[in-house]
Amino acid sequence: MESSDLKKAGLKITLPRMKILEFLEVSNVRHQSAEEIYRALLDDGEEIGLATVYRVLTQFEAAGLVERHHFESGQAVFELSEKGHHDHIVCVSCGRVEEFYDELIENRQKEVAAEKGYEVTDHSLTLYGKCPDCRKQ
Amino acid sequence: MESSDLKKAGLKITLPRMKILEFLEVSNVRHQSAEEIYRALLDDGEEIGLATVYRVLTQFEAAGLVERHHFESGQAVFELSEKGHHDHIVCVSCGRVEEFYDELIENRQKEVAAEKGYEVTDHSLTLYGKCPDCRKQ
DNA sequence: ATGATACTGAGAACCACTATCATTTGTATA
DNA sequence: TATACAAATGATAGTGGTTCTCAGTATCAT
Ligand SMILES: [Zn+2]
Ligand SMILES: [Zn+2]
Ligand SMILES: [Zn+2]
Ligand SMILES: [Zn+2]
Repeated sequence: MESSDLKKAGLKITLPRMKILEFLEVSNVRHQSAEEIYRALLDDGEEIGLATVYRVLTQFEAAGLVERHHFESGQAVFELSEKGHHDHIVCVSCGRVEEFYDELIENRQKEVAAEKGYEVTDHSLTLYGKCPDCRKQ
Repeated sequence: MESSDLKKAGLKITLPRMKILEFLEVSNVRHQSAEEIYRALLDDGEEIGLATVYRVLTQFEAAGLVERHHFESGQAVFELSEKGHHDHIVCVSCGRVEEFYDELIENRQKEVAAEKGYEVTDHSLTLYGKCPDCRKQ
């Protein structure tokens, strides 16, 4: 929808890029794989190639428009980075993904790194466990 | 070296398994990929197949002898799990890996998950940044 | 509108890893 | 110690996710 986002990123405004961005904004599922996004667009009747989806997502990532995560599932998942930074809890039995942000953990990470003389540029924290629904069964 | 570890894990004591275990214990590099371990053994004059290295590492992981990590590099790295649980800081420019354990972060993770009704079974936390050496340059 | 340039999509290639299967090895038993 | 049989090995083929290639196409500054 926001072609200005593409312009700002130095990317030409093309149909595939618009469709992918729009899909990510409209979809009610965050954290989708390239393949899932590709299939969804095909199902919507769009003509697009899988290679383009991968390429565009990588460009969006470089431009800070989306984030890529590797929840140990073999394939990467992408989400719009409209929200601020957050970490994830993944249900090991149904795959549900929840997001959280904890100031205390965030700060402590920086401290731990600083103690070792490191300057943190990024981090990835994912908790794995059983979601409330799956625990009942 | 410790063939009893293999017995305990219900694994036959074979040459490849002994060699891999011994190498992991003797090597001064923790966090190595299957390929690296394979090459190192070949260089040591051992006769071993890459498939066996992968297979054995997976078995060792199941037996709790080694741990597998995915630092965004495409390939998994393995380390002996002699030490207790810990997380990692990875230098984004030279690849150096350092380990840390922080009680506060560990506890807070459980709390955060509990607040959302999740029961944490596992987690992965990796900090990325520049190590002291790389910061100087 | 035109041309320079960037982008696309189909398919091949790539890379880490796993499956297959004929051969070899470890070990329990005689 | 010899035998026997299941388990393990290693060469190789296969898999799945992702990236590369390249000829054709679309975008945009002029
Ligand atoms: Zn669940
Ligand atoms: Zn998220
Ligand atoms: Zn470094
Ligand atoms: Zn470690």
